[in-house]
Amino acid sequence: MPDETLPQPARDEIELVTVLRALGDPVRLRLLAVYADDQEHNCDQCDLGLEDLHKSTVSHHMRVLRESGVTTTRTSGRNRFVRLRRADLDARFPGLLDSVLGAAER
Amino acid sequence: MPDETLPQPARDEIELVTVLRALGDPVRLRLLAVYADDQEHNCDQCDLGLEDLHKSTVSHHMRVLRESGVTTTRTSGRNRFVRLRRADLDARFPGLLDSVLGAAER
DNA sequence: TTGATCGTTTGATGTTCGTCAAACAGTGGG
DNA sequence: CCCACTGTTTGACGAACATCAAACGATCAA
Repeated sequence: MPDETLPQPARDEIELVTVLRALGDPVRLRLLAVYADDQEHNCDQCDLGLEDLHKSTVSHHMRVLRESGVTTTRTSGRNRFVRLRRADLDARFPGLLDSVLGAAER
Repeated sequence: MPDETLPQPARDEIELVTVLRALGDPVRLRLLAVYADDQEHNCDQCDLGLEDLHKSTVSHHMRVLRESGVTTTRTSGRNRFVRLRRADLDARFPGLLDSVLGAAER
């Protein structure tokens, strides 16, 4: 079965308000910090440092990030790999991602 | 009666999540664009381009912006003057405000 | 094929949010 | 002193949201 990219907004469809709202949540901001390395990540809570949350809750937050345009998700077998859409975000909202990541690391 | 500054978080108390959540709303983003000139603004909807909203709704949104640390409000007589806390935001989250304002103008 | 694994979806619950309307409060002008 | 003006506060209501639990679906290994 070939890999597949889950539904997500095109670069020009990414909206500032939606992105800001997506990032305006402590859990999703934690996820963003994990994704800051521009590597692919699966959905394992242990890796994500979210062991306190139910897996369906994590799934919900990852969907919000994807549908807002912050991340992209690739399917491979029964795993899903999530990655930051840094190029798209930088093109659409220059400087935004860097400043948020810088502030989130604190 | 002397002028007075309404309650607001100190610079070091401004939280990233709270700011992002405050800006993750279309009305408050419109307000932010108005405040981008670093001038003081009163609460008149006509000036703000928010004639479609009830005045208590506008008051609510301005409170959210103030309590999140995005704006400061000075009382003078029966008027209130709102201004961006640009220096505080730049110090705490370098580049964030500029990138949001740049993206919001579009 | 059977079972384990990874993650999503659905439903339920309580909370937060955005909005309006009406009442309220402080201020300053006649 | 009264009244108009500016803006806030409170209450109500529906929509959206965060969370969990349980059921489901797809995949891979034995």
